[in-house]
Amino acid sequence: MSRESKRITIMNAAAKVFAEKGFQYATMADIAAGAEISTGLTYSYFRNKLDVLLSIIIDFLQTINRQNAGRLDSVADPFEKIYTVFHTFEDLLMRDDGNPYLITVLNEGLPHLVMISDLDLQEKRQNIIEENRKLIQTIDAIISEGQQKGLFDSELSPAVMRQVLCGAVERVIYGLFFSTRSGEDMGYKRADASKAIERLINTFISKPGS
Amino acid sequence: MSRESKRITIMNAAAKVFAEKGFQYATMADIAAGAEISTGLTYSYFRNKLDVLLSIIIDFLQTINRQNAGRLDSVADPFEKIYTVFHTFEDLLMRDDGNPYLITVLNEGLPHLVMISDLDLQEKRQNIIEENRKLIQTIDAIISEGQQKGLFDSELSPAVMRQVLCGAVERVIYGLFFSTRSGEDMGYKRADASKAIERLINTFISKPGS
Amino acid sequence: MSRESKRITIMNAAAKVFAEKGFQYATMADIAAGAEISTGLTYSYFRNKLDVLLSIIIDFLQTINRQNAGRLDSVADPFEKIYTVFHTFEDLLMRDDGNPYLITVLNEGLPHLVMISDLDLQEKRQNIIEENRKLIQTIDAIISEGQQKGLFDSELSPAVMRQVLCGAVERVIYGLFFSTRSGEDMGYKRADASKAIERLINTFISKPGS
Amino acid sequence: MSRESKRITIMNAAAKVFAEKGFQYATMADIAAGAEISTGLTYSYFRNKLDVLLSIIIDFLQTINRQNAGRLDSVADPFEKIYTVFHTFEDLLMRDDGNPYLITVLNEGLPHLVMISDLDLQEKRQNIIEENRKLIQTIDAIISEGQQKGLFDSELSPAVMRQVLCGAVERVIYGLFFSTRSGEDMGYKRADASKAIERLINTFISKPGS
DNA sequence: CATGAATGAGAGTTCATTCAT
DNA sequence: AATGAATGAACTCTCATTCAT
Repeated sequence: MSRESKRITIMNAAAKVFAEKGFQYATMADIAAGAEISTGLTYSYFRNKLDVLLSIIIDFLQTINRQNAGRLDSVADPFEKIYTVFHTFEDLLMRDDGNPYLITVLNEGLPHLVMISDLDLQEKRQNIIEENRKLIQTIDAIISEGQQKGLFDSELSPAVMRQVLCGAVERVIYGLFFSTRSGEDMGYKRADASKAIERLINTFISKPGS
Repeated sequence: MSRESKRITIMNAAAKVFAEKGFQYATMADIAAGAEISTGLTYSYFRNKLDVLLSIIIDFLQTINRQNAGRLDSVADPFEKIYTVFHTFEDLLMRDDGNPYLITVLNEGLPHLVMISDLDLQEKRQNIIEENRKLIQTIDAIISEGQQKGLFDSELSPAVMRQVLCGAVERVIYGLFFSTRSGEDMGYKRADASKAIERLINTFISKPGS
Repeated sequence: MSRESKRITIMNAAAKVFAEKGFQYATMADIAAGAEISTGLTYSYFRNKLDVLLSIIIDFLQTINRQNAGRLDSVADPFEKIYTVFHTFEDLLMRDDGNPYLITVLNEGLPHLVMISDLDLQEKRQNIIEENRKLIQTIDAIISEGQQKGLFDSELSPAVMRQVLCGAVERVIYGLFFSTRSGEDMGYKRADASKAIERLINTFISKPGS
Repeated sequence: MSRESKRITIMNAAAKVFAEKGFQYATMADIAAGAEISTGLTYSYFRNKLDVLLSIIIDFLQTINRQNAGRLDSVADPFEKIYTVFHTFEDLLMRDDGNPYLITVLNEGLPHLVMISDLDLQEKRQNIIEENRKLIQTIDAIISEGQQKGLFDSELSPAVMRQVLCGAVERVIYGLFFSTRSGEDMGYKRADASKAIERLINTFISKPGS
């Protein structure tokens, strides 16, 4: 197994543990056990526990930005674009080959950014902020374009529309993940989730009459 | 200062510390210092750190449910009702006399519910789940009623609509809180947040043409 | 209730708590609750927790020495004397109006003497050592006298004979106490205990043929 | 040093600390320092302080039962048997290569059995009770056999005779240990202790005339 | 590269003791 | 005299992190 693929193995194991126990209660021993390596070896791949978390987040954001870049290139219509972004999200988090734990990790992990005092991780922190900004800008740019083309509602700023969109998407996906995990019925299924997001775009984002 | 008001003082101090440092990094000493009491005394009000967190959440959910119950009684129109619920939320989290830290605490705290092994806190956990269910049912009932009256869209289940609504509201409010804290510009202000939520209700929830 | 009788109430409550939980696990709050007073008030009667323990022990030793002194005065025969000492023991620990917890407290408490660093308790410590010495000397003197009169075995020193006697008595009584507490059958009853001690005196202490 | 031998090193260090300071006042730091390891490592060998205590006791009881089993096999005479049991005791506690602290630890430790609330230690507690029962049964069986063969006194039950014997032996040995530690003269030496126990067996246990 | 024994800093927690009321 | 809220020292215990092998 190559060094890089083992690194990914560890991150996947960690994502699972973080999702199941929470970052705080996840121990390096848990992560190592999940990745079937020794505790010590984990430290040759990551500086410390926070580094593992940050790396997972960076990885996710980079993937999402990379995929967005690739997919959006060939799309012109703002509606299509916004759908594309949402589908990228969906693919990474809800597909069978995606990593469903990521939604939890992201949710819990982002606030940890504030607590980074370790100098060696400052760079990683900046990296995340940068990738996050890029993602935000991608979405905001699409909304802005839609507004300019008269397709999207223009009364609200792209920023607040993006917050509504992202908050809704995240919560809906999180609910699906949670119901899978806990076995509790959430009252909606995956198809309903997709329909809801579509409707959100078609009503909330879209300009009336467009 | 009465015992109950000191209890609240501690919870407020804790909410602030939790919001600023994160639950994990918040120490009982921090909380005690924030409440200007000794570490030990905190333990005469709360069993442990998790108990403080759970108590804050219970308190919030109970308040929100109590206020909803009181306010919804005199309202008949489903639109008015959904606005009322949202305003309750807004009042508790965004008003000057509200507790802005709660949004963060809730966000971080709810996943901790899974980790409660302490038998003495199981009851509190059940309590939270119960209050949470009550809040959910309140919202779902309003949506359901709106659908039956032909005012709200009926293609989506109340459950998924509620997730969209709550996710959006939470994210929008969180953004406001974060920008206040960090000084970063979020690209929207409080008034924009309210307008966005209103629009969400009027477009996403509302039946077209109603 | 006079100050002295309240002091005794506290000591009795403490003896019970010490016997049930062990000195270490007994809290001042337990003791106060048992005596139906506040924690703080306990400190106007005793300097600290160790003081309570020492006071119980002193009290017991003084009582036993006082009773021995009174009873032994009118007895001449060494056999009678040794029986008398044993009966004093029996009366204080096994009688219904005695304090059965004392046997446990004594057993656990005496080793604590070594750990007394508190200067204010040094005097009390000396007091206990003194009273203990007095009790030992009483017993040793009786054995010595019995040996000189040719009634008791002379091959062993009074010291070692006293250890055998005291160890046996204590263990036999402790077994009775324990079976009462735990409900487990010890395989012997109170009458058997008395018979055993009598036999011990008549065989182990007594000179063969006397 | 193997894991098992380090475990024993810790138990020996702990026995010494427990004997010197008392279980209550002994800290894990003390024990670790005595074993020349870090505090944390102690926890990889034992669950907690109580576990250390229980492990020492189990170890002692198992050793004594094992040795008894081995030695008693080749002995037929009840008198010889009872001597054998006593010598096993003597060997483990008084010999130079034995552990003199054990007598104190046992004395203080057994009452702690009552206080075990930790679920993980319940098994260990049962273990001790079981080994203790085995030891008691060994002694009681010998006494019973001696009675049936008409060698031992039959008026007393084996149970109460065993209590007398064990109480006496323990106290006599404890006195020796204490005088060694404190430097105080107990009034008897090791040889006297052995003679006393022998006499106890020959007079108290033995049937008159046998 | 890989291990996991070992470290030790630091958090949670308890409770003896004090003291304002 | 009596209370019990309040303190804070001290201890247990965990676990991220290191390092000898």
